[in-house]
Amino acid sequence: MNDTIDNDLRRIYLFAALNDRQLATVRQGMRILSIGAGQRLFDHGQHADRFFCVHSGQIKLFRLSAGGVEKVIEIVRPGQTFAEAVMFMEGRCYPVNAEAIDDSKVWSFDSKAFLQILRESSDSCFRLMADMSQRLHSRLNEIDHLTLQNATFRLINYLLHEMDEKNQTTTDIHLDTPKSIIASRLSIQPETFSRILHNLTREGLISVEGKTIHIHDARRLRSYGQ
Amino acid sequence: MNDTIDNDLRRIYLFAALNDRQLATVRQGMRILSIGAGQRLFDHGQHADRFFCVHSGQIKLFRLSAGGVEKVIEIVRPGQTFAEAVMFMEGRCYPVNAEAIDDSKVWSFDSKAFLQILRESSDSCFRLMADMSQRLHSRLNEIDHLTLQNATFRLINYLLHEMDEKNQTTTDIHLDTPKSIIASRLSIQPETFSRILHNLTREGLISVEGKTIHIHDARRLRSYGQ
DNA sequence: GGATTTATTTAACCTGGGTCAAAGACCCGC
DNA sequence: GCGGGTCTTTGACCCAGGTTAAATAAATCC
Repeated sequence: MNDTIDNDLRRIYLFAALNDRQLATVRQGMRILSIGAGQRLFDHGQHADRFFCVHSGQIKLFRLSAGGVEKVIEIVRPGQTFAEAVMFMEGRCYPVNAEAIDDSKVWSFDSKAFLQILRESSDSCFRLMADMSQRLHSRLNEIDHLTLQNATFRLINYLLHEMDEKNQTTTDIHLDTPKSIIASRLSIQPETFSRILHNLTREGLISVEGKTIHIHDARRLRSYGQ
Repeated sequence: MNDTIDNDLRRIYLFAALNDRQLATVRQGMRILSIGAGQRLFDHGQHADRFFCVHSGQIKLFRLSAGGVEKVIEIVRPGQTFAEAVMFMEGRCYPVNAEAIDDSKVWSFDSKAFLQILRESSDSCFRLMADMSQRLHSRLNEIDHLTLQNATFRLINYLLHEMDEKNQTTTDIHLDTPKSIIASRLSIQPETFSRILHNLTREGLISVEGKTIHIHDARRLRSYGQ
């Protein structure tokens, strides 16, 4: 039983370099959470003593404006970790809200115990730093896209990104996240999201069939923003 | 001479926890660069084998759109380091351009040598991770401000932030960066920047005298976005 | 299945902030 | 102190994408 879990744990980049004793410590502090669709995992500002890995389902991380408008920062999918950078932050409070989009299983880990392990595992530190560096770069690109690129570019970019996730030969993208949530992730209103898909369809670049998007002309799509 | 430099180096958070031997290694790989105003330090995409600390002057980090539009990501001031997270990135290329705003002195350090030191200094790793975590949080706030807040909010926020930098009793802010660069940093056109200052003046919140901004009503300013 | 709720699309209209153009203000070298 | 740059401000106009409202379409529940 523990062996099965340990195998799963080692597939998480943060734990890949740990020895058996360290992994056992991680496992002992681990909790498996079942979260129903729409249920909140944690709130922005709440004290952060645990970090997470999505096992199944999907979680949205988002901010709320004073007026209650929601901006989705990230959609976290199975295998991905989140909130592990928070343990180094002054004050240690979650900087976003986290809520299940679908019924989800999430593994949670004890930050304090892991900090102790990091003290002895230079390898794990380096993995974490590589990941944080990667995330910083993603956020930078996000800011770039918000300020130097328009809504159509951001949507196309998302489609191409989803396409690359799967094998690049496929030309069908199945949106397993509600369009309104993807729209918020891209900082577009749902209405505009719909209009852009419609425009791209009119130009023969794609076609839309419910939650499935067929890519007709990936080359032209890719060259949209030059 | 080396003692003076070492004292300066120890004030940089990355080197604060190093022993004498490690610090000597850092010092040996260090170069002092003099960069004239408007001169480029490095380009987006260039291979990154060094990271930096501003000694005097100021450096802007920015992205360029395909059409040549400039978005300032950060204005780096004396004492601040930059590009130290790049050494962990896949490919190790600078993700932005760096250019001196004023004549500047910049210290540059050898990334590879420092990676070696980090291997043996868990303390330094933790400092770096704390800093990266902090930066991730700043970028998150940036995205929040770009998507959930308007231009006036961002400008007020900048003013309040500058005010907090100095002792909070002062009500005068001296802008030591050209307004057009601050505008780009805030993702506002210079014309809009000017108009917003004008509006805030008309409402009696501030007054503008060239590069100096007098804060008349910090309370009302602070409560602008609720 | 039919009723109800929730998500998506379509259409008409509006606005914050961008763009363009031109006038001031400031700076710096000679 | 004057001439030619570079910033900054002002005014007139414009547009990408937001807002509002209403019609469909899909999912969910008895």
